[in-house]
Amino acid sequence: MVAITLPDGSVRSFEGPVTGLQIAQGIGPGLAKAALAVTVDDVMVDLSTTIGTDARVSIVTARDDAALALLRHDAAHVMAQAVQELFPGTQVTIGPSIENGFYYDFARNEPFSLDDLALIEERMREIVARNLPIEREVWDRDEAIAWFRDKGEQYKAEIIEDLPAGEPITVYRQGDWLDLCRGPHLPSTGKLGTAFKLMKLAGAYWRGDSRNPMLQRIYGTAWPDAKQLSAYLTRLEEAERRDHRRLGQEMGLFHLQEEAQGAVFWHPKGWTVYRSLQAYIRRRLEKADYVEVNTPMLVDRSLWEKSGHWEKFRENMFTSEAEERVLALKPMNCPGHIQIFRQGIKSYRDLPLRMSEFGSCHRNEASGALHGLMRVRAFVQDDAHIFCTEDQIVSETQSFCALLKSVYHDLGFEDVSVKFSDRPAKRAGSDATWDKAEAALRDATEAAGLSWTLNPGEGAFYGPKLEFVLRDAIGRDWQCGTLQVDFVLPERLDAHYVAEDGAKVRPVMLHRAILGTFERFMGILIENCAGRFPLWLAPVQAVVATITSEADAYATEVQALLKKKGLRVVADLRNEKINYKVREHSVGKVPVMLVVGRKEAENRTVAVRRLGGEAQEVLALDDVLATLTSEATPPDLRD
RNA sequence: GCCGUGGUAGCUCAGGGGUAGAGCAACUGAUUCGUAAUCAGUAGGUCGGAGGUUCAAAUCCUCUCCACGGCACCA
Repeated sequence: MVAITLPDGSVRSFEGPVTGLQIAQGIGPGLAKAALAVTVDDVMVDLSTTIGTDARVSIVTARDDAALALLRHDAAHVMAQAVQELFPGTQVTIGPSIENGFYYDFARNEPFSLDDLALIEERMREIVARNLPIEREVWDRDEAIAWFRDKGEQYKAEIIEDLPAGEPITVYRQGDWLDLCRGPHLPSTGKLGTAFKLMKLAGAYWRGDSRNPMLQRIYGTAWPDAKQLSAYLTRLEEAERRDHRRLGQEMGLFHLQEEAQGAVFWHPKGWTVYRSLQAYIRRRLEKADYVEVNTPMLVDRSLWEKSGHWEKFRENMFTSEAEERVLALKPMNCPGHIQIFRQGIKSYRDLPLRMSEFGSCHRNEASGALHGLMRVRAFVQDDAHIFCTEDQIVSETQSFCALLKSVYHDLGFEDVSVKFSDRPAKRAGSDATWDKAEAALRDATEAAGLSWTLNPGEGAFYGPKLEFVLRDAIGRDWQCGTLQVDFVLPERLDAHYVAEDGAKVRPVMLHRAILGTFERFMGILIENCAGRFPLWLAPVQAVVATITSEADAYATEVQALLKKKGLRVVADLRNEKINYKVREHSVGKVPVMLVVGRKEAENRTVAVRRLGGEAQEVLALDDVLATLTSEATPPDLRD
């Protein structure tokens, strides 16, 4: 007897071993038809897998989230079959499901063209229509290797060779095509449905290693139904509309050009936003008892050798020569800050010392890595280093986390998650030091009440780090803030303070940033608000637009009064229709339009129209001045 | 850096061996108008750069630069 417990708690007994499909059939024909896989004690397996012992079983249908990965994985297989049918001699490698879809990496001498994608997709639909049963087989390891070798599938053979010894070698067959795969899979290709689309072609290194040959990757997206597919495609269009490079150009915020690859030309409007953001951060740091410094951009190689940067990042540093010295443009600010710390004698009474700098840094990023404002070679960080005692790590982490969350809140981000990155393979400092640093950071996260996910081996070379990830308005994640515990650099650059008992002690250094870099954060901000900056950040906060030239003098007066209150206001006195002006400034994403005609001039009122709405409100000039002044106040300066 | 795709007016794009095009923007003039594009006219180009093939190259070939999409990288 096999007792199967279903999700509703009911138990069904079977004479002997039973498959998921049989269980589904026992419940009802509708469920049997919808069934895609089963979970047996929380492990997803094929519908055809026999269950020989008592278990908790649930039938997976397209309605389950778990089915999505299955569907996408099958889509990858169907694509691989289509490719091998159309392009004999192409080798298959791996093809997993990923967020929103799937990909498959192929080895083929000829590159695929975009036209090929249409052909492949068409063939995929044929394979789905064939509704081939998908069957699992367990093969002998050596025979499997020989079989794939014989077929010219070198990559697959290599994968099998590298599988751990005890692992069964499973193969999934659909029609006369098969692929090595761990599974599980759908019962037949027809279950994939038609809500998929091939998206793009890309190169990808075999096993993700740039020393290996490059394969051709085809990306696709797949969904349970056409509605979800089209919703996804709409989301992509939405992301494209928000692209900071497009908005930056349309709104005249900044530009990039090839003579200064990876460096930003900020235009007046973009720079206005940037400066407002920087002024805000500066106020927040001052209030949190940071002291601001500024350190040299060109620094002798010897300092970078001492800090360890030269050894690890020399290739990504810009250098210059002068009078037989090799100088490097600083890639980070920390060694400079330690030089300031080292001036004079520091006492335990000086700690924690929170030293901030809007440091202008340069890193020679690979040309292929550059991406608008998101990845640049010249940038400014909202950087600071907290020199403290080991005992102060926990409280400093706590107060930093509170500051960070408050800043993100002010900037319109509420959803923040945390990643904990521990020791990387290539690192400085002893294991004992790392043990201490990781333990300290872990204690601190606990004290700060943070839940985090582990990001193994991703720490900085000098210490473990917390990474703060924020989610934007359309659900994308951006890693921005960081807090890194560093016992190594103070040692290498010989920083110390005098403790209570008169002993010379190494301070601990906490590297921390909230925005990360201003450039990248500006990009994120632009995309998050789709160019519609909150009033306090908007480059032009209001436009006073006239209906007739008779109102010119009044409009100029309104502009002057608002300007006196500190608002950024433009008067549009052009001889254009009000429709034209409203449209132009709406497209330009100006938050507030103040329309004045003969009536307003006579009554000393203003017709206020907000971006995104059609409503107009005629208010007394004094009320408008008071309201806008209050609304335009940065969040930290509000009462 | 690697693979792929691109580069034509300020912007968005058409044209693919035979005189360089459109829309928007710009400029000039007319229009004074009540909440998302008033009308008419004018001007605007080393077709990314260099070399080659050809009677003739934006168009074909080679090299190169840059951008875009991924991959690798990201202190």
